[in-house]
Amino acid sequence: MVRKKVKLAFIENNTERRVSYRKRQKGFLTKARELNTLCDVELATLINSPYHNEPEVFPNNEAAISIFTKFINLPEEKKSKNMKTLEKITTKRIEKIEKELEKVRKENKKIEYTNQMYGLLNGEEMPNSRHPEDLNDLCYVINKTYN
Amino acid sequence: MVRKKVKLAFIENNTERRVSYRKRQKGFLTKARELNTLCDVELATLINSPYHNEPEVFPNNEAAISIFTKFINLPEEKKSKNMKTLEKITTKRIEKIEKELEKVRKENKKIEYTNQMYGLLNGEEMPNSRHPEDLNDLCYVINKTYN
DNA sequence: TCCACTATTATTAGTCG
DNA sequence: CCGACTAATAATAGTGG
Repeated sequence: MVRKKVKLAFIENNTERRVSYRKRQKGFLTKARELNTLCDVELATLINSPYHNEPEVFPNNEAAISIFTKFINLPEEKKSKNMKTLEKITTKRIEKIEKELEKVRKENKKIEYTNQMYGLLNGEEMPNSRHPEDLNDLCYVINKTYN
Repeated sequence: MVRKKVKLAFIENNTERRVSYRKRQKGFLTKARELNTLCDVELATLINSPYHNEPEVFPNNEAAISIFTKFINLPEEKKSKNMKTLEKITTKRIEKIEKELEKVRKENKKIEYTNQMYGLLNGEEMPNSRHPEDLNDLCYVINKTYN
C-alpha cells in the first residue's frame, strides 16, 4: 500500500515476506491498541508465525485467554445469528449504565474544574494542563456545559 | 489520526465513539486479513463491544477457537514471559489447597480405619470391603502410614 | 443517525548505507 | 540482514447533506 500498490497475495520471496511481516505486525498491534483504548472494547488477538518462537498475544496472556474462554463456552446459538431476549435485555441495561456513567464523568469534570477555579482564586499554581488564557472562559464553560 | 491528530484516550462522547469504532473496526479487520494473506501466519482476533450483539471474530469461529485452544493448552513456559502474577498466585493457591485436601483425606482414612478396629474388637461384623487376612496388618498400617 | 467526502495523518514498499 | 529514510498509498476525524 505504498511506493507500489501491493497485490493482496502471499509474498513468495522469503526475505521480503519477513520484512513485510515485521512492519505489518507492528502496525496491526498498534491498531489493536488504539481500538482498545479509544473505544474501550474487549479485544484479543493471537498470532503464530515462523518469525517468532512464542505466540504474539494482545493485550496479554491472561486477558486473551479469559476473553476467548468466555467465547468458547458460549452456547452455539449465542455465538452466531439469533439473538435471544435475555441478551437484548442485557444490551439495554448496558446502554442505560453507559448513559449514567457519562453523566457521572461529566459531574466529575465539573467538580474538577470548579476545584481548579477555587484553587486559582486562593492563589494556587496554575495546573500544567491548563493555560492562563483559558481562565477567562473557565467559569462560563462550567456553567454553560454542566448546568 | 487525520484532520486532527487524535489523543490516544477513551472517546468520551458516545456518538463520536461509536462512529470511530465502526471505522476502526473495519480498518483493523482489513489489517488482519492483509497480514494473514500476505504472510500466511496463523492469526485470530475476537472483539466484544456494545456496538454489535455477537462477538466479531476473525477469521471465523472454528479457526479462532482452534488457534486459541492450542494456545491455552500449551505448557506454561511456552506461553511466555508475560504470564502475570495473578495466574501464578492462582496456581500456587490451588497447589496449597490440594495439599490440604490430601491431608484431610488421610486424616479421614485414619479415623475410618481406627473405627473399624474398635468395631472388630467389640465383636462387630467384618466390613465387606475388608478381608479377614488383612486384619493382622491393619494396626501396623495405621500407625506406619499416619503417624 | 448515517452516508459520502476530503483534508490530513498514518502506514508501509522499496531504497540506501 | 537490519535500521533509517521516503515516496506513495491507505486510513480516518471531522464535515455537510
